[in-house]
Amino acid sequence: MKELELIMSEMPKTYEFKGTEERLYKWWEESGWFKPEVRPADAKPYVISIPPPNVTGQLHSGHALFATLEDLMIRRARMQGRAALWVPGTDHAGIATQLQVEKMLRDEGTSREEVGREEFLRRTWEWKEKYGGRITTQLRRLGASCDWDRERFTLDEGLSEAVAEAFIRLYRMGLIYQGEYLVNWSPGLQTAVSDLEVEYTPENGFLYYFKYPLKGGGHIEVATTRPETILGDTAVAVHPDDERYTEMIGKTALVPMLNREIPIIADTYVDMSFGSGALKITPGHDPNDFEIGQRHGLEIINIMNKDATMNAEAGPYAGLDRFECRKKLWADMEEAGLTVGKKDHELSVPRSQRGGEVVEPLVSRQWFVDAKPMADMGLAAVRNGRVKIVPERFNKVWENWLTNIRPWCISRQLWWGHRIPVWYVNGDYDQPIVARNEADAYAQARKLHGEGVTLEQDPDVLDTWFSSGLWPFSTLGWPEETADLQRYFPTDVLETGHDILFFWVARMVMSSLMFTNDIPFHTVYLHGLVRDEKGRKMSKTLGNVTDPLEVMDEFGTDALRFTLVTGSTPGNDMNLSLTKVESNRNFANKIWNMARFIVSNMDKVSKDEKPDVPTYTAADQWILHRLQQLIKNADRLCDNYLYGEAGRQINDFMWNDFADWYVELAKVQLNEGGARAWTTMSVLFRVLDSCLRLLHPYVPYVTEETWGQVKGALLAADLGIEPAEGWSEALIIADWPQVEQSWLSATASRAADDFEQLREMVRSIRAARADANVEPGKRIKALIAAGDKLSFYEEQAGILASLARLDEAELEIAADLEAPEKVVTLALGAVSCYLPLAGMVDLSQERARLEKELAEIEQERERLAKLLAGPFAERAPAAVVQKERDKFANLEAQAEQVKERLATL
RNA sequence: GGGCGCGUAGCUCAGCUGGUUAGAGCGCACGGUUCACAUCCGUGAGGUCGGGGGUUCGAGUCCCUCCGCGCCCACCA
Repeated sequence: MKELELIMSEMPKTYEFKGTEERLYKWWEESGWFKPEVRPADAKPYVISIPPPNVTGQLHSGHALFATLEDLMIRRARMQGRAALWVPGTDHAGIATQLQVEKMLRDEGTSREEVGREEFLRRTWEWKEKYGGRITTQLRRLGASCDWDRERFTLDEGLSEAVAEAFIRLYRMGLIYQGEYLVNWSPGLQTAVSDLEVEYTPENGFLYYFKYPLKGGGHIEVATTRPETILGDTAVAVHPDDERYTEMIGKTALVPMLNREIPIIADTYVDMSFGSGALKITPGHDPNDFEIGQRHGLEIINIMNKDATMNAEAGPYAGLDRFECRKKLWADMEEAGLTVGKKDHELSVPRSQRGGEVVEPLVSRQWFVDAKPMADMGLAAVRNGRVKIVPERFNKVWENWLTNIRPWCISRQLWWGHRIPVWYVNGDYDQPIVARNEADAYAQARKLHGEGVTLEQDPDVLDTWFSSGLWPFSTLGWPEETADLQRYFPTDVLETGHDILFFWVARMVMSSLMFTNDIPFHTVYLHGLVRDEKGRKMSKTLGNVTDPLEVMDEFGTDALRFTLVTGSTPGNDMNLSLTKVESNRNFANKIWNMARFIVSNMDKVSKDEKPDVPTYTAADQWILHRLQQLIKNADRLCDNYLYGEAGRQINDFMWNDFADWYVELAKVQLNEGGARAWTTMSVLFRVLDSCLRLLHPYVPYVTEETWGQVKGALLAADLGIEPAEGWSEALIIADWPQVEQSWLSATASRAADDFEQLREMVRSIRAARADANVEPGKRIKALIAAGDKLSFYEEQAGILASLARLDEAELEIAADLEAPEKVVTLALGAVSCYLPLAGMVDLSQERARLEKELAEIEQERERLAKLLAGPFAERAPAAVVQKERDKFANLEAQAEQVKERLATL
């Protein structure tokens, strides 16, 4: 018993998350509980691949959300006995990382170009070693139970091999090709970017109207939003049906200021009603014009350098920046009398998702993936249900994107990334050698060209998403047939933000089907964006960014986690509010204090009093009944990925049923001593134990800590009480609670219903007391006409007295009894409670109150009478009808009570 | 142009397969320190679930339509 006291004395009044979190995480990790091997070799695996955060990243609320949700899934699966494996890792994030290192070099007064590629890569690796661990450390703080021994990085040797393998396979299948096409060019970053990396923003600009002089006199009016591209025009197009221009077709126009001759052509693409109805064609700088150019065999003129300054093709404008050129050219044309005017026009400006600079469509030699065949496989996988998307509505988005998939530009003119596994022999760029490595490339080259060849590797690297697309299987060892790959692939759930459905999810599904001939995961769970409490996007400029690290410092990890999960529904954005985090911090403390209560009462119980067959009070049955309902519901909700709702229900049960009611009446039952106390303690423990298990995936720290304390105390007290599932070393590896059907039986349900009525009575008495301004501490007299519930109320007298502050000595309970005149009457179904609030009951007031109550009851009674007399009774399911009938009967009885009482007044 | 989401109490949001008296947290009002917790307890006020129509015995929940807000995709020179 000394030991028990010690445990209690070591439990502070408020839950202290500070040292606890770190201590528990360390314990879990060192004990190997994050590893799937903690379960037997024949356990069914449950696998999640982490969406790899950027190595350079700092934890933000988006990470916090995904980490919480995935950890929740993993922890629950682990408790359900699955071999749970959460594969962690980071992404090299080509552009983002390169930019960071470039900035560092700039600060040192040098640059990428100056130090050279080799040195630059060395510096970047150095940077990665230094900061790469930051994000994973931060994930640990969130409680993420990843198997860190299996951590991967997209530029790891193994993953790089996977990338080369994937490239080679696609190349051999003819799905990867190189070509000169119009791509989105980022002049600042000096690289191509994919369509997905371009964002269009509406901006104010102008529509410039000008004259295209014709050879031999006259002109045709044309409109453009980007005058500088005039210099690259290779045609003017009109609609073939446009009568205004019929005669012009076939004539020759002269490019303003350059006087280059270009044809006037006809193409149905032209919208007759827009602008002047004539369209200038710049195949080198506009995607639509590029296509029109292809159709008509037009020349492609590139007028820009890679840094978006004008090149020699721009004649006198060479060397100017694109925007300066726009101004200068227009001014010159004005002077030459070639302009008509400009109108305000809203533009849709393509900007780089990274730097925000204006992206320029530019023709360049790039590598592409023809994604069509893979896209078809991806479409089929979702259509036939092999891959399920939660929420389902994203199927439509999936369908739409994959059916309209376009070639994916995978080459990037960066240095940080997977170098394209292609070599050129003796400077011949038209016959690339595709190989796993340089040695291989040499061997191939020698075979083809004999000795003495010089090789040059393609300078480009691959789009970051090319390697992330292989993530679920490359992290498990693919292309090697490793044991991990065999056991843990395909994975189970892929949880991520809906904003990277195309970038990442679609590409994983496509490459997995292509390379492993299997789906990468059976379920895609998409969460929304985390916004600020007013629903605005978090941004540094707005200054409304909530730093999860600070939140954890102030309120604890559990509070943040619970807020994120209970505040979100699949696919929808969520607003993160600190007041919620605060109230969830309070919840953690509440849990802690339930445990303190239980531990501090253990000395009232003795093992010797343990009954052979415990008898349960109505309250015991009520709470156990409710607990089973909770477990059942929570399970169903979690199985359907409705974690938020499940969490809210557990919270609600623990606070409003267990703490506010059962714990209160357990105080009475414990004081009765003997077997009653023992049974009560066992129920208290049982409910808490189950709740902690249910809650552990949500709030792992406070539940583990609490569970450990209670376990220690219970073992020290030696009461012969233990969990139905037995003790385990830690909650993290304990069993998920099972529903005990016996508590859902008809008998148990009836007992629970009786108790619900008692609860109602307590509430009514409290309200009546407040109404009459009775001193809070004052014990008052009460009379109860219990009818056929007599024995139940007699049994509950102590509890009733305690909860409603009644004077137990003066509590009169009978089947039927004469009410004194001056009382407040409370009708609860067929049961009445009379409160003789001495000197406080005004008869006329009481009459008025009762009349009002009767009116309300009658109104409801009539509503139900009507309902039950109508078609409802025949058409609605029997159970639903019965429920209403019971309600009606109850109201009838209640009305009777009130009427009777009114009659005597 | 196509697609999607949201609109529920003063604020921020739940409401799962339609079940008949719509919930929570915060805020507000009133009242409470005896030994789990003031990061607490009790009582209470507050909503015609954006408007209209429909399906149904029954609609916050399903369908149509309109209004307002937001997002995604896509060719607007």
